[in-house]
Amino acid sequence: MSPVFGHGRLRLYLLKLLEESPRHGYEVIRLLQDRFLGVYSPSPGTIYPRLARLEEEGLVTHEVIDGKKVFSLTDKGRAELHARLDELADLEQSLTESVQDIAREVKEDVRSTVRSLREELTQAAKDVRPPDLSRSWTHWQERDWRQTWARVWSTFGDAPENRAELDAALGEVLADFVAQVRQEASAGNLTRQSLEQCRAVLDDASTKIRDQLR
DNA sequence: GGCAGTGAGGTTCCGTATAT
DNA sequence: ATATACGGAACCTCACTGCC
Repeated sequence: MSPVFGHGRLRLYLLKLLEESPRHGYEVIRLLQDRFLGVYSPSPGTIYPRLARLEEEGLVTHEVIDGKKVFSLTDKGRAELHARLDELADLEQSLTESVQDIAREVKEDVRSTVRSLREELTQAAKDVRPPDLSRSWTHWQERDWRQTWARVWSTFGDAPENRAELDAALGEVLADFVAQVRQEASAGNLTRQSLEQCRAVLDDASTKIRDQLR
């Protein structure tokens, strides 16, 4: 995978983040994770040496607050940032496009998973056995899954800053759901009715995901 | 109350890959 | 050749918990 930041671009972006507000190193890492929806997660070994280098060059300074090194921009740093505003605008533009690409990839990934599972369910429906209610994928499982999805929305769904967590939680729940349906199907436990329940749960989740990623 | 164990937050060091 | 981006391991500090 190619680096997210080009040569010297991370340095410039760090100056920009510190101009917004003084921050400690860990906060900078978290902020970058959030702005890249969790896809770009710089390691401490990337950020701290950069901050130290900026300080050596006199572009930032730090003070220790509650045991943490809180970095802020110096006049020299502010001057450099303002001298490179054009470059910064280009950088922000390309970062915005990167984040949009990431969102598109997530959306396509979800869509493709949902599509393939629906195809499997359709195929399974053709081979479905006569209902055996003692073994089938029952309404209580449908209810459990609806509650699981609802919990994800209520935990992460409404706040844009929670996108990374939402993506991770969605991926996890979707994988679990797919695994269970496949297991039930291979065990021959799916009736026509339970297949319809699976599809209904999946369609509801799919609609909600589309809304969320819009 | 004192101690050890544990986990999270925060930092440093070092090595590798890549761009200039 | 040098500077920079990046990742990972190791370390330190602190708060919390359980046990004696």
